[in-house]
Amino acid sequence: MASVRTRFAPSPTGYLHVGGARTALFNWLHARHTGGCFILRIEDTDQVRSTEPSVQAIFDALRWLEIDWDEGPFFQSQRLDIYNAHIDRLVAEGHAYHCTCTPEQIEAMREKARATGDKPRYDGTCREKGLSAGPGSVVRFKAPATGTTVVEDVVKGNIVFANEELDDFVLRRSDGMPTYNFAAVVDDVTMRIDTIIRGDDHVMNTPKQILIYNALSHPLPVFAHVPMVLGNDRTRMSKRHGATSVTAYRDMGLLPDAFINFLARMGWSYGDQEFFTRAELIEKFTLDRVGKSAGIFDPVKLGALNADHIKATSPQALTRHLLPFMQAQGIAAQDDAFLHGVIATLQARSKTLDEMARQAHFYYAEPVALDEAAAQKFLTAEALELLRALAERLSALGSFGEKDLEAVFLEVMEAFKIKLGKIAQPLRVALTGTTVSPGIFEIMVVLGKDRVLARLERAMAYIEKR
RNA sequence: GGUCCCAUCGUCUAACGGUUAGGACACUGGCCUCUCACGCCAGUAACAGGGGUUCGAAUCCCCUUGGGAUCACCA
Repeated sequence: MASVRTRFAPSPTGYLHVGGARTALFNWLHARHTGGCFILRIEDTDQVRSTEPSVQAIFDALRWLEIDWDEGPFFQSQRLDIYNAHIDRLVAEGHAYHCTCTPEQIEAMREKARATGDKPRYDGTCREKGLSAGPGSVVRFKAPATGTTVVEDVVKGNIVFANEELDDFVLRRSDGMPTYNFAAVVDDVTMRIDTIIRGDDHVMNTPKQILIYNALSHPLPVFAHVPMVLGNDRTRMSKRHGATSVTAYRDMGLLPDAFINFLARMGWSYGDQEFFTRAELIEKFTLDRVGKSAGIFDPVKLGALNADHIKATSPQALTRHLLPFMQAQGIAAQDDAFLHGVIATLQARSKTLDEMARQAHFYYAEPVALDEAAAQKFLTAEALELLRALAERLSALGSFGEKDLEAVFLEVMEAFKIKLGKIAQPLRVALTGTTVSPGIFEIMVVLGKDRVLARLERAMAYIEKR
């Protein structure tokens, strides 16, 4: 059996949205899982709405998601000869015909039908006229008036449509461009696509497409219509549901692996498992585990999953994703041991990369900005002698590991008969400027002896001055 | 309105005729503790309704209700 060939075929009429990303992901996962081929095709036959920036936005989003394609990108606008050749063939074989009815006439037909309670549909005026191509004419498909067309869908099961529901739909517009249903089928046929995975808002198109496959005497592909992604009000996601653009999630500080994990788990499941690495997704994804009901996009769960991925990713691997956020914070961080240390202390406390960069601020701030209230409360005369005792012993230290530090703290705690908390908070304020931070020992190790001592000195000077 | 699809905790979902209906997010307690997190433990919470089929139904069938999608010379 030939290997699987899937495709993602977005129309470039805006940024890549969440639903589109999931469609792309499922196609990609299925191809990767089966060792098949994933093809990218840009459906830009709508000359009015398609834009070049949209094309770039789609590439940009796919690149971020690390969804790569094996063939393409193909542009429908560059394949007109292919569509026209198929049009000629269908007309020659009697499956399609030229039609000179004007949009006004069509509208009149619809009005009339609506008035009498019939379906608004093309009445077949030109169907048997044997017209040839002329200015302003379109090509229509000669649809069967009776019988049924059944869609055998791997996720939905069989769906039966009565052919009388269909009319002689347009295959080629008067401007010479093919319509979606026609171009999609011709492309899928010529690109040898054998598995079509797409949103279930396409099921109503499928019988028309099947009819075209039949007219072309081409075997049908496997259809898999995956359920929709809805907003929190259960309607199709749109801007009023918050961010719908994939890159908006990148800009919020999501990890691409967390995002695809989340997307995959909406509509697809693998027992009780929630967390998947990219490799696991590829290994475990199969179409038969795709569910049939629509799901609501839950940004809170996405955030939780992102936190899990941040925790599970090595500081080294996190770095390239984090750097842009550090830059945005005005932090000139390098991909080095210091940064990796910083990241390690922040992983358990960051839900997004943006948060992480903000929390990393104090490590790089020289001098560190003291929070007014925190300094008021903890950098007191009482704390001064503790900090001084600590500084003295710290400066005498040869190695600056957590064990060495703990020993010093125990000494000080013993000498002053105090608990760790008594010294930790003033020290925390001295080192970070605030009362909230990673563990005090972790911070010190990452900062290193010199920075720690310098910050202690500055805090002590601050106390003496107040 | 026509056509089509869908229906388990608030949300994402598991269950493939027999379970105290499981997990995750969120929420609420508690533990851990140098702050904040993390982690751990515990708890609240669902089979839309009604008929069948069956010894037995969340699972199969029908109806109702609810939700969604789609009805172009857009894709």
